[in-house]
Amino acid sequence: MSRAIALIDGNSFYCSCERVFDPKLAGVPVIVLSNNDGCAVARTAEAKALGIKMGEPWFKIRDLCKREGVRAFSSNYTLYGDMSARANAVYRDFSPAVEIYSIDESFLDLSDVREDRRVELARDLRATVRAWTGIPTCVGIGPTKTLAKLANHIAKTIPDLGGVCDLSDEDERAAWLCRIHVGEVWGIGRASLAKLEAMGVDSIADLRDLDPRPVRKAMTVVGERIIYELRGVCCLPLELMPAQRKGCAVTRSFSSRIEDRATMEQAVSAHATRMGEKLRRGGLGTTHVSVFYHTSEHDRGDPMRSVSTTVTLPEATNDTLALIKAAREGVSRTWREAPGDRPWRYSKAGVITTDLKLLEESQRALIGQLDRERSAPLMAAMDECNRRFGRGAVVPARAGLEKKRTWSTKFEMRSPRYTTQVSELPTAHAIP
DNA sequence: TCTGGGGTCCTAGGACCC
DNA sequence: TCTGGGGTCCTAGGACCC
Repeated sequence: MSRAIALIDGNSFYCSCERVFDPKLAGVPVIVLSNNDGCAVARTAEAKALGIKMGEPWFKIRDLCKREGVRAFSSNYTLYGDMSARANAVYRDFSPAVEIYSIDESFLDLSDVREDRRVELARDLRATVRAWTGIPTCVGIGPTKTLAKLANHIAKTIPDLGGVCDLSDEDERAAWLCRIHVGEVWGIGRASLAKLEAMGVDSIADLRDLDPRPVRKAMTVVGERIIYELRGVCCLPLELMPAQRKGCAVTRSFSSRIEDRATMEQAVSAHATRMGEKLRRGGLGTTHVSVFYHTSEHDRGDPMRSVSTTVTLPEATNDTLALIKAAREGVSRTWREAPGDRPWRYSKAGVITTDLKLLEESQRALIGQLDRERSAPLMAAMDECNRRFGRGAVVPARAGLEKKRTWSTKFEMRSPRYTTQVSELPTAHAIP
């Protein structure tokens, strides 16, 4: 039996999640905006047809949206994450091996399914996901991940295929590869595309037939792997156990510019608080916290400043109090008053770690040990309060967070968290 | 005159992804 | 007024060691 991998993904996933809970959105152009209502990150077919591009800034398309009746939503990650989990539960009914690749994409191992039964199974899968979660999907099947990705792309672009494309058959596959531009291949970005075009590559078939050695020179082993994957040689195995996370970043643009130190300290403290929650969820700790903040490149004419510093902790920790202390230290180390009469107007700040390790396995410090025995129960109690009463219900006083945060991220058009907050459940009206 | 060689680890930067 | 956030992998080059 030949190896077969399927890639299933949600169509305009965030938009589809919104549609599940609001039937009035069917057939209507819908977009979902990034954090801060910055730019469009998901668009339905109707919205794409209006010319709205991926990543287009909201302020540039707002008028168009109003004119054309486009429904715009702020990101509702709580909702999308929950819908994603539901979809994956369905996938697991159809395949013994599922790799969750992103919030809206999963790879399924279909090697045990007979070749002539795969398309049928994929159709059944789509219908079941649609019925059980409300999410429309597309499925691509191929002998490698790269080819499954490509098949998925074909399934999405050719409506006649009914949402499923199987590239298992070698001749059929070869025909498709001649017809599709190399820029569509998973892993070929702007830089690689320019290099390949310079080598005279146009179609995916051209890339597949290239000598891998010079490609490795130009595009590293990544490019070489893509060639083999296109030939049907598997170089990217299914990752069934999610790898332990290596880094963690909490960064946000402010909804308005920040000019004073106290506010900046609040902002990085809020980010550090969030980082603590993320680390504790994985039982991870860090010994280094990098803090950065900078002005905006869009504020032309304003004085520019960008700083970043790394604060070292005595030993690995995920204690919010310790992380806040480090974050504030990062600001106090780098804060300067502007030399002239124009202050720096900061647009974004963040905290980043890149050295995560399992806290239990991490080495204790000889000097300056943190009090883990006290920290763990305190953090657990805080997390439980915030879980029960909503994020931010309990925060350390040390964060210095004020109720009124003029800089906080904007979510002015967010839908309810229909599936995870009892108070936000959708209402059904029964007609007597 | 002649200035080893090989290994590891870390970091910064590039590229790509969703 | 208004332009997102969070990841991964790879390589080159320096520091350091024996």
